[in-house]
Amino acid sequence: MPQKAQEIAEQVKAQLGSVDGISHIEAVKGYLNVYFKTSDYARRVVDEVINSGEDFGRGAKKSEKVMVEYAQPNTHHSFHIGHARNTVLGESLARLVEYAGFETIRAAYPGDLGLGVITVMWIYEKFYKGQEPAGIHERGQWLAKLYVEATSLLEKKDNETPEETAKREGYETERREMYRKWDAGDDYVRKLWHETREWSLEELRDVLQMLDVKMDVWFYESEVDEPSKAIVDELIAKDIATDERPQGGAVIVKIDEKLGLTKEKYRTNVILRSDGTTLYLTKDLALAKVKFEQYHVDRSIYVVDVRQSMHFQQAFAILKLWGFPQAEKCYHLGYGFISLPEGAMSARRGRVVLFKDVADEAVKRVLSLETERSADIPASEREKIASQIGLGALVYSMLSVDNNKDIVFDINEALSFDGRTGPYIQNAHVRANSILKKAGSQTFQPDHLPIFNYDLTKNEIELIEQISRFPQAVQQAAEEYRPLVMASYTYELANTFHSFYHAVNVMQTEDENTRNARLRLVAAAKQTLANALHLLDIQAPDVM
RNA sequence: GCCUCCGUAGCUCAAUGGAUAGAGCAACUGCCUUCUAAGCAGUAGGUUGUGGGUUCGAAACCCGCCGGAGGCGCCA
Repeated sequence: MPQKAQEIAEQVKAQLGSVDGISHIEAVKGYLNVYFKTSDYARRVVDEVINSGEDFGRGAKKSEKVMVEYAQPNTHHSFHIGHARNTVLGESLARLVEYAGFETIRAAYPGDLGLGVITVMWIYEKFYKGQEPAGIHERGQWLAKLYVEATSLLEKKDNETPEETAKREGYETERREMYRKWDAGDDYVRKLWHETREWSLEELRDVLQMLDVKMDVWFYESEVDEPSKAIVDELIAKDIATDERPQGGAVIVKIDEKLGLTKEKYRTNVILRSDGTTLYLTKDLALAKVKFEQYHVDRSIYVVDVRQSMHFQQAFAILKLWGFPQAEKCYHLGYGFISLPEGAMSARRGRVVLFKDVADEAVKRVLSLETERSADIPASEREKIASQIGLGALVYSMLSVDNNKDIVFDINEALSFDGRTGPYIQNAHVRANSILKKAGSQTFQPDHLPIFNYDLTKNEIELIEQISRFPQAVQQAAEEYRPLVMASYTYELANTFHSFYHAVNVMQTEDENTRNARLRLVAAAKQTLANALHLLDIQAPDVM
């Protein structure tokens, strides 16, 4: 029998009576509001933060092992802003699940084979061998330029003269021949491949370092290519895959039929081309097997563009048919793609915004702001802080939008330093630090801790409440695989701190106990901000 | 044709069945000899695309419609 929420709340209130540590209880609009005694509550929260330090909010160890796969750019291209969204999302998620208590493995999976790779190798070998620039990023970006040029040379054009057509077709033949040699393991082509691939990987490693990402495992598409062929045979033997090669077809999996579904859902997909070569899906199946059997992964998370959601649904369904119970805990964290105001990015046409260019611009903008606002920061530290702030702005702009949302990249928005941004949060951390710095290094003996027995202001109570919510924000973000939850929480915390900062002047507080209690609160806020920023892959500078 | 996601303030976005739907940007009003104003306090801005349904209670769940994006056996 339905009952009005308000009536229930009133009944519960009446039954509770008075409880130790609770000041009073209200039943309002169907809610039961329980008010803690501020002095007890404040002490509990602040003590816990300060005693736990960097571990405040860390969840209890969980038995499952999680692997997060992200950073899967193709080699022989350059790292663009879309890859940055992927990497930042993946890293933040990895930090969150790890902090929530899961043993966590970070995995990169660069695409180092395929026609795009061969195309770059072809033009390099034909026209540019030995002309590569020396700098890591210059060289990586140069490969991307070669790709654009090669694509243009190989593309059929309107109004071609017969000579042009013959030339283009000649190029195409050379490219195919190179692909064939690569596939056959030709020494020269393989050496060329290794050398050029390494240039891309060097650039990738440098970008990951800039983003403070430390991968545990590096998978390469080329390494699962061969093993995945054996998997095709296994799936045929288990009657999961259907071999249509005798009829001149491919090897396919009729997923719906095998699952006994009558309605079309996963459809049918090819796992081996009729010419015997593997596909994206084939390799992902092989890689999943490695993850489950060699790395003992219980939960496998794939941070990949949302356009591949069908691919992953199919892959997970096949893994289930194959008999892997972990298939139930495979999760595709899809994210919307980043486009430009003038349209989609295209590596083919060279219409991309490179991550490095944006990062450089970010540093430049912060540096010019610093000379105007923070003249006291020594020149030697400025560059480092500028990079922390600039990247903080960029990273936060990517994490503060839900992952299923597409983003039209606007550099002025991404590098904004005002309002709901990374620097706003970092600034709260800096302000907390400057109060503590001014107070000097004060430590309190456990039996002489300041006590919160004065009338706390509204701002102090709100700050304490916000700090106390951090551990559950960690758990929620990790359970839902959503860094956005942490991004939102962290902004709220910074916002609460900024308000407190203005309303309460800590160092001018006359009463010594009250001032010391407030200093402890500031220290707790600083710690919580630092912990939260870390989970967002954003640095927490002490000055800015 | 089928599937997935989306539609919330002028713009960009939050809010996963609970209180008066919140932020930022843009606009407007105040606040720097103070722990750095990358900030704070405030004003204004909403029939949550639309029509039904479920519920004590719906932006959220269900059904229809309108509009947008993406995907659907030998690309990745």
